[in-house]
Amino acid sequence: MFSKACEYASKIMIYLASKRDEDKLAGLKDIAKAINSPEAYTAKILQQLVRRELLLSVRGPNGGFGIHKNKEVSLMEVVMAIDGEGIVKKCILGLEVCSENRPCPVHDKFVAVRDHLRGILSTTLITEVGDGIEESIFFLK
Amino acid sequence: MFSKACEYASKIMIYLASKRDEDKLAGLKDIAKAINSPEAYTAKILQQLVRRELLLSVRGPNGGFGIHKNKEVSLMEVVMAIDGEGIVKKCILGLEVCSENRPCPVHDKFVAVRDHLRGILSTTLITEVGDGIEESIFFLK
DNA sequence: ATAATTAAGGATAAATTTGTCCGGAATTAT
DNA sequence: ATAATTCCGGACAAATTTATCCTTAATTAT
Ligand code: FES
Ligand code: FES
Repeated sequence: MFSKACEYASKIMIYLASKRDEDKLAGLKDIAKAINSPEAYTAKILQQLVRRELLLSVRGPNGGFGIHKNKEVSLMEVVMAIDGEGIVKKCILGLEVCSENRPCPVHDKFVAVRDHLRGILSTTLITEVGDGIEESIFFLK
Repeated sequence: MFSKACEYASKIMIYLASKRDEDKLAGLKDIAKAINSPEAYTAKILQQLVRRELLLSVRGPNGGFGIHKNKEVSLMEVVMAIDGEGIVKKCILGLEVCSENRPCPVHDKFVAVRDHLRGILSTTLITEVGDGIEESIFFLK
């Protein structure tokens, strides 16, 4: 469904959202440990999220990563940042363009699923799903 | 969503289903042309579908591929044959196991989408979606 | 100032997926 | 029988994704 990178990215965002009330930032090692991901690869994904301004980063001692506290971020934004818009645009059978005018044989049925997914992605905020992590109601690894 | 191989496999099955009333089989070249796929790679996928007994094949002159006429095949069976059960079992965030007992933060929301998808995959028969191809109501390329 | 810490970024490697090539086996037609 | 056709299957190659390593830059604490 999503790329591994996108899975990591989502977990990163949710993890950092769950720590949004702590005054200190989380470092790469903390994050990779919290979501059970390879450290160096996780660093690359963190970079992308920072470039896309979905995260803030600070270098040096006590540096690390954190969410922008006054900015609501949906899962859709995270997915788009890493995997692009394919998941909510591409034809399920791989036709070059997905359209009503020239539909593949399963277009109608799959548009319904895609819209369902799109709805969830765009209405789900990372802060919302971040709650419940600290309390071990939900898990990231 | 699906692998390229799985996209090709679905198109192959749908294409051959749309030709189920012709008395002759379709050859590799025909098929690859009909679904706009690389020939050699398509051959590999055809092999897999034959091994899984989702298709029949005959070698030699006038040979080729075709569906088993008395066997109803759902899209689910095709997807399972090529991509495995991941799409309807795996955690969307990549947790090793997806379960109610130890859910990721988006488990409930995504199980709904996954079930929606599963429903469509298992109720959609290739013969059903095969109709409309010959008439260019639906397209495979 | 210096040393320690931490992210940034480039190069490279491993793994997986996608795609190609070619000789062999089965079948048919002549 | 022979030749032509078509799928089978193994080896290989290219492309993409995932993952690692190492040097540099920024920041902080001493
Ligand atoms: S054309 Fe295939 S999903 Fe729209
Ligand atoms: S645990 Fe993540 S989808 Fe079920």
